[in-house]
Amino acid sequence: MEQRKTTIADVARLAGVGKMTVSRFLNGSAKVSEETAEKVHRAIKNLHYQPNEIARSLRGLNSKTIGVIVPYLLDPFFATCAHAISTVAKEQGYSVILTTSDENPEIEHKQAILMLRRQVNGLVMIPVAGNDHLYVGEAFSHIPIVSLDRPLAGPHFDSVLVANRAGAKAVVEHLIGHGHRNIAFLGLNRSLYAVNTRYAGYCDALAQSGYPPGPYLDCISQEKCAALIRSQLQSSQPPTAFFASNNLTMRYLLHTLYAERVAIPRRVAVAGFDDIEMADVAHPSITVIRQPVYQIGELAANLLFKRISGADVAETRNRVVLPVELILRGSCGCKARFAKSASDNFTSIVINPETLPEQMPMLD
Amino acid sequence: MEQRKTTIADVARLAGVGKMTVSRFLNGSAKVSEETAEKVHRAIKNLHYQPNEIARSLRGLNSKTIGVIVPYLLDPFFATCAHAISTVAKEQGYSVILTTSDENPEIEHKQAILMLRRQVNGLVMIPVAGNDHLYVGEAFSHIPIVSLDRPLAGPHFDSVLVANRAGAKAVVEHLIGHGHRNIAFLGLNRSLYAVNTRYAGYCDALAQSGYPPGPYLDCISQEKCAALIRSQLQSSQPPTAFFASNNLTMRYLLHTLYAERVAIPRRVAVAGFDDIEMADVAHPSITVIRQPVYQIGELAANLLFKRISGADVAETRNRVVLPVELILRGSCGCKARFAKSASDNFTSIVINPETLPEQMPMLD
DNA sequence: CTGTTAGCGCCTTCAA
DNA sequence: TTGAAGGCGCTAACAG
Repeated sequence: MEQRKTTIADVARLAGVGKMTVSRFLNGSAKVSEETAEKVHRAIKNLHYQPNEIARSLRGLNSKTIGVIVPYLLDPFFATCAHAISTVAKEQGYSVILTTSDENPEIEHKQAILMLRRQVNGLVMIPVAGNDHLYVGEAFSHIPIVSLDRPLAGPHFDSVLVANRAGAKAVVEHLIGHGHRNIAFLGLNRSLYAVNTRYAGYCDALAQSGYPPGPYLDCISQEKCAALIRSQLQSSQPPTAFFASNNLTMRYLLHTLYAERVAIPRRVAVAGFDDIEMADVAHPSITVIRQPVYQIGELAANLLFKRISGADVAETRNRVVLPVELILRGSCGCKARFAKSASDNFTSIVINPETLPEQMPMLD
Repeated sequence: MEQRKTTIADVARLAGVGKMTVSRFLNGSAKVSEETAEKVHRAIKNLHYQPNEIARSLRGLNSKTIGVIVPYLLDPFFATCAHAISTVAKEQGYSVILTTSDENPEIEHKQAILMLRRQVNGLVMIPVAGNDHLYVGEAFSHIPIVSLDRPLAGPHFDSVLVANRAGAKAVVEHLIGHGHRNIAFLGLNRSLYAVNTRYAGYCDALAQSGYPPGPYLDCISQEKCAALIRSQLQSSQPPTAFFASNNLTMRYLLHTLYAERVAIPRRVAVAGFDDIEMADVAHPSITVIRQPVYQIGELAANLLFKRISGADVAETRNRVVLPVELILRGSCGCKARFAKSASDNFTSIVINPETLPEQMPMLD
């Protein structure tokens, strides 16, 4: 099973030509006469020859590979981004080396270095919190790097983000419109960019109506989160609404409220950031800010390939901020709609980074 | 930005030693004196030298890379497998080249070939349906290949599967125990291994009680599936239960039943194969067969590395079949339980490939 | 249109 | 303990 692999030299010998002729035949880099082409073709077939991309990469300048680092693949948000990046890469004829950082800065850095050593032509990453200084060194200055979901400090990188603050503000504003003033915030990790930015938007909305921020619940684990929610519900002034700042905290929240048999939205209203599968099948359906997940990954990958192709090397780095959508369903207090097709059982409002709709609508 | 990369020769020159000394220092492949080591170390630091793994791979025998091909990353089942494989690879010091086949045999084959050309040391894949003959050629006979979720024909490959047939049989048996005899089956694609095998289990269960199979609904799209379900509900002898053979068809089913305001389990009972996020938050919570998703990926990766290390080259190929669990919740007609912690609001029964529990339990 | 030479960056082999 | 030569498989550059 471990016979030596067949090389271009074997093909050349069998075909009775030089290695260069075979190379040219393979790459179409120069004309090859009909009959030699035929001979080479047959030799390749007979020997089941496959060119060695490793050797090609070493010789040339281009490994035709990009690196992708995401925290987890288990999270549907990250998985969808990875899928989008992978799809774009495939279209460009690039391979993807993918790894997970597990939200661990050391793993992330080690894996990023390994990718450099493997000569990737670029890197797309969802950077771990608090690693800002890690990517400014010599090592990372030779290839383009695009971050998504979270910014990477420094003008050296491109970033693709969404309207976190404006989106959070909009949905909290909406909850306020339903009459809530004591709204609890479910966060994950204080150092997470998205959560913090959404918290800022949450505070914006409350401040705008003259209310102080409600309790901030640090959901470091499902159990911890459940305990916090329960203690809130039993406090003297329980929140009348919960805002889950991402899909994980939303899941924790729903699990807990369901286990505690808390009626939604009668006893507490619920809204979240990042749409989840089944949000419209849950009972009641869940009001959320939806992010254009696939497009985020797609855009990041396209940006990277633009840099790789050297199209606009001189340009200053981009920071793209995509709009999000407010999806009004039942959990906020709006009357949920029952639809014929699954795609129209909600009302959607686009939230741009800067502009906000004049007035949050209420369904009934 | 595009200065030539620093190489081992640069380091050697600056340190005033030979290239081999640097190489030995890097790999610890032979003794290097304290003081030269120090000089080399400083030179490496100063030049920000990073070894070129591509060159290493070309020279040596080992690219320290494995390839992974899954149909989609969007599907949480596949994403979880990919995560598990990636984790094992990281532990082994291997990189992962990952791509998606989009369930397209041509893409899959093309990508697999590309991976071979990149000299991967092994391949883990969830093979597209109907490609059985593609991987028996010369090209694929030099590296180990492990398939998961679906078998790869031929004794040449390892496969990791689950108790599809026994699991489906068990859950359908359970539905029959609730008094159902007209149970519709939601399939995806007739050529999908898992769906077909589960269909066989579904038929087993019905046959065992002397009932004929119910309608087979081909859910090729959400709309198509919804239409089929609706027409079933309006037929003269509507099914009293639905068995969704995977997580996607379950989603279609729930969307449709929810939109149609069909009461579960009062009007129709529901059960599925493959647990979905939120299955226990849905209203009612959903009875399913749960697969050990992470372990499937982990086991497949471990099997691959065992082959790569050449531990048991002589052994015949493995086909591992993992047990699944029947998770009894509310949608089948059992009374759902409300739990303090999210992890105990159901009853679970382990289903092994061969053995079945004597009697399906009913909760109330 | 085709072949020869040289070298990408590294490490195995052999000699010092 | 260290260094020099040679080659992994491929292709750019230069002949012919």
